[in-house]
Amino acid sequence: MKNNLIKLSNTINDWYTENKRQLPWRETTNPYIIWLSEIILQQTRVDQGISYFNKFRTKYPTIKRLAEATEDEVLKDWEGLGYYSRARNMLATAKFISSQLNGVFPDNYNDILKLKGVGSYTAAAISSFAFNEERAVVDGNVYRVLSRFFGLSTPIDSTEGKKEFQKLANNLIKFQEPSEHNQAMMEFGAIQCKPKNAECEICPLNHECFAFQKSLVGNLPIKEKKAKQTKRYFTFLICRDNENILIQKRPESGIWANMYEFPLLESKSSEEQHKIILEKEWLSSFTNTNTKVTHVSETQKHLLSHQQLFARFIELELGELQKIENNQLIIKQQELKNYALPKLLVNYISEREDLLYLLNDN
DNA sequence: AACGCGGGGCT
DNA sequence: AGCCCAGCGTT
Repeated sequence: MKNNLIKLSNTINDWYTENKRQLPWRETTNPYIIWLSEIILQQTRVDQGISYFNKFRTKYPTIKRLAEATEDEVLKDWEGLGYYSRARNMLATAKFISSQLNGVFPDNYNDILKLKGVGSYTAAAISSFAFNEERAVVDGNVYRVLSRFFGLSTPIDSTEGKKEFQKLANNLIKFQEPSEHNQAMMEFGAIQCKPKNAECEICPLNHECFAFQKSLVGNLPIKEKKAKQTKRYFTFLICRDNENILIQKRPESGIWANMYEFPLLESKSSEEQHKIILEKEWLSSFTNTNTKVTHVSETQKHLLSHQQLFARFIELELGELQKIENNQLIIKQQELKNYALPKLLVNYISEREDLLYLLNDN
């Protein structure tokens, strides 16, 4: 068993020195910059996160500068990346370190683990990359490499599986430099031992790999839970007068927490949603004056990891804009681009020629 | 232990 | 259409 561990460790380490990508966060040991990259990369592909990383590093070069930002501002910078609680936790942690820790990022695994938004993976990543602490990262890549190489069929999303794989990873890290080893394991999983179409024919471990020898590469790792999807039916009202537009802030829990949106009617079914369009009784809520419906959209399907959204947009022009509910804001149309909007809304605006000006500068 | 939380790429 | 991605927080 120990020989297998050494073989795996040495081979992947050698593979890494030959095949690693140049990634911007690998050029620093600044724990703040590494933390920034790791939060962005949680459940996010490198290719998707890299432009956000560059934007944040440039705009917020120090943790103090990040701590001075507002939540609205950080959410706007995070717009389009998803899992927005990451941005809110990140800002809260920056404020905490800036005010309570004298701006000094914690320098060890246990203290890093206490930070909001940082779990066992991220604490291991930061403490190994920035401080070369011997803490093994176990992310989706590591689960895949270990389960295939050793033929481990314990579900990786079970408590037992998490303990088993973490323990194995802890044993495996002892043979190399911690930072290099962690980087190598993840890079190997991302480039070579991929979820689909793993390149086993050219894999330096294919002789020792249990999954390859038993033709089980496509079956490992094993997950037991499947996220069930719920359907939701949204009707957004885009209300404008000559210069203003109506928006509202979303609740602090649920999807798109604390972001902004157009006034929203939610229906329990597709039929009920369709009635909104037909009956237009909601129009009476605008009471007086010249309210014109200028456009009613087709249904836009928007997929989240656990919800299917069926959204329609009704575009209205009013003589003078007024709030329908108290929590709403009347803002200048040219200010809309400063508010963090869900991608669903950005997508719709950008596809409608009549609305596109709302996203542009001036 | 189970669930909620985005958006995008790949098959 | 389904799976996965440099996971974490809440209940």
